[in-house]
Amino acid sequence: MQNIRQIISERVGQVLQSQWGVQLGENAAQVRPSGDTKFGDYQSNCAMGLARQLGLKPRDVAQAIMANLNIADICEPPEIAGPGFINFRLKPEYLTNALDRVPSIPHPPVELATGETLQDRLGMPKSTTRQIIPIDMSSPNLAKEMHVGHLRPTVIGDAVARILEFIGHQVHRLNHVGDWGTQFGMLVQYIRDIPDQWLTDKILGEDELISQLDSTGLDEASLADLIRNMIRTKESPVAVIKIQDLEEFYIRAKDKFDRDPEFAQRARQAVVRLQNHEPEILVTWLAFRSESLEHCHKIYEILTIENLIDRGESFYNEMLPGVVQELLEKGVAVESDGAICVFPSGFKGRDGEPLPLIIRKSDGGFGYATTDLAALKHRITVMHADRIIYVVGNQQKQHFEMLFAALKMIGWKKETDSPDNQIAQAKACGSLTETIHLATGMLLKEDGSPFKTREGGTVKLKDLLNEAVERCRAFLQANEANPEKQRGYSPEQIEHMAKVIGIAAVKYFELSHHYGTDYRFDWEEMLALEGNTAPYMLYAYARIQSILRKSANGGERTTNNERQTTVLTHPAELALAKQLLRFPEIIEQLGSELRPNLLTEYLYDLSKTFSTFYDRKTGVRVVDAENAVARQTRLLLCELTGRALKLGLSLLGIGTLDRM
RNA sequence: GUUCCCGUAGCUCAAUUGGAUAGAGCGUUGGCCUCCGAAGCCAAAGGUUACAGGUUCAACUCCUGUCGGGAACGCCA
Repeated sequence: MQNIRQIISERVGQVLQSQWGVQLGENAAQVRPSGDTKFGDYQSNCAMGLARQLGLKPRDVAQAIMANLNIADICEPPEIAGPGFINFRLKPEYLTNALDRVPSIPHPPVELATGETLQDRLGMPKSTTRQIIPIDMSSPNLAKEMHVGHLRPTVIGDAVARILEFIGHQVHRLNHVGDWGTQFGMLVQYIRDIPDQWLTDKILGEDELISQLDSTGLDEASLADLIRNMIRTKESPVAVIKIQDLEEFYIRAKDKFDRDPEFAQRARQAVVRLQNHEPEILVTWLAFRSESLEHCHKIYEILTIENLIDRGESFYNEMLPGVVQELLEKGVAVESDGAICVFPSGFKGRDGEPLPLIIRKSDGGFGYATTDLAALKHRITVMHADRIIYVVGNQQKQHFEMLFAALKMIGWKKETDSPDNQIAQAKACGSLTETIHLATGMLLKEDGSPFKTREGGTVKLKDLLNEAVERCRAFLQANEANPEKQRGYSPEQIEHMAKVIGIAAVKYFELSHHYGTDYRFDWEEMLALEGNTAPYMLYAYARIQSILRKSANGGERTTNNERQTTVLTHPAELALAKQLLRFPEIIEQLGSELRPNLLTEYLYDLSKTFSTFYDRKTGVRVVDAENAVARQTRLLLCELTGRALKLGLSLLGIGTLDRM
């Protein structure tokens, strides 16, 4: 599929360059879709700005552009309107041609060597530049269970990852979990003190413990020896932890920590013992970490989040002293009130004093700023990241601004310490690593208050997802009980549909809002069959599949050969064709703007255009169309719309149903 | 107190980063099933974009101020 906006932009750009020597790039031609169809399909707004620079009249500039423009293969003769807008109206033959050139889905589907099915790209090419992009996403604290606040960084991060992968980049989904520090000393000590009813049978063997070590960045080889040794001298299995309710467990430990000074003292000692890698403590910590991660991954499974790398704070632990040392040597960090700090310029605190990034506390310990800097260094110098994205709540906005400012002071680049690394050398020729904080807004209850339980506690993400599925199940069951609406689905089918629709509804509702704004979690709105919702989108998709099934009697399919008879005439056909062909423009925009809500908006427009196209009153007949040409044209439109919906939803991490 | 973000239709949200008459959905009102999935479609009403100035061909968007809401601000993450 071709990017029409880009083509027009290039054509206009050529004129700008040849006539006035305008530097291209940055969309100098200012081509965009028209706001109103009466102005055509696309418009160029460059004449006004250019006229000012050249000292000419805007309409004269527009006239000159048109006189030199070679675009008759795509559009009707452009028109000048208003102060100097140039309006373009696409030719139906051009649209027909563009649709015909979209490759068919291979039948049977092509399987890759990896076992995956080749993704339908609707004929959209991959980007020629392939960036390495770590995305810091989800990142729950392993001390507690995941709560509703983790929904946004998880779902948005995954969608951004999928979109960038589709464009052609190499994405690493990094789960920067909180798995280190004071809280974990407390929890580990609590486990060792009180093997109560919270801990039941769950056996963690040697292999599992060592595989856990792998993702912590601790010195795997020597620690593995320690653990093996411990197992030999004691009874295997080594770690027995199964926590019924992680949240409740944390609350109890915290309560004991606050009330019992003696326990608190031992908890603090446990932190030190953990830092020193004492096997007994380390093994308990690994077991707890494993247990907690399992809770998270159950959620990720429900949300169909895959390829997440659990690389938490502990992973960078060994790097921290070196980072502080390096910053001191570079003169970036200084001592202040006993702590080692970086003072990026432009940040002021309560008293107007410069605001520090504390990289070593006065007691010698390291905080999250140090970990974040170490992670930046690792991602830049070891992973060779071209772009680093953080999907993290907007409360941390200032923290990231300071972090990025500190990075500029430090100057880490994509080269590694070893100069013989050729890949690194090649990468180092490129630009500096770009750092982006996608600051997510808050999730609010329907009344606009913060999302808490009646008791003021956090709402577990698991409970919220369960409720979504339950509500869908109830709806589907009610439909089946209604003689007018029932479709004869089995309980198993209903269960499957409830899961797909329920999770899709939550994710889609999330993604259809701008990531930065606070939004209200409204069940009715989210599960509504009208409006910009997952159920509406899935319904449109299911209808299309139904049409294609009906048309496919006798194994008939649209193929490239048949498509040569495609002719667009009816306004509904033209509208749908134009909408379909905007897909590449949205993908292009997403590559730089990282805003999944642009995609939801597009998909909603597309489904709406389809509903109008297919409507009894306003639309056209498809399967039983007036003639063979109309039938084939319309079936092609249906097929492509279905594929676009499926592809678009898949880029958001949302599945589809052939029936619902 | 300082800094940053936000304020758009009755409600929930958009607005392609300065472009033409600010768009959707819900709700309200009125139409459309002899027909491929009506879980749908069409139409109407609804706005001084918090307020006051400014910048320019053009401002929801940029600048200044006011009011209202939120967040961050030295050893928690």
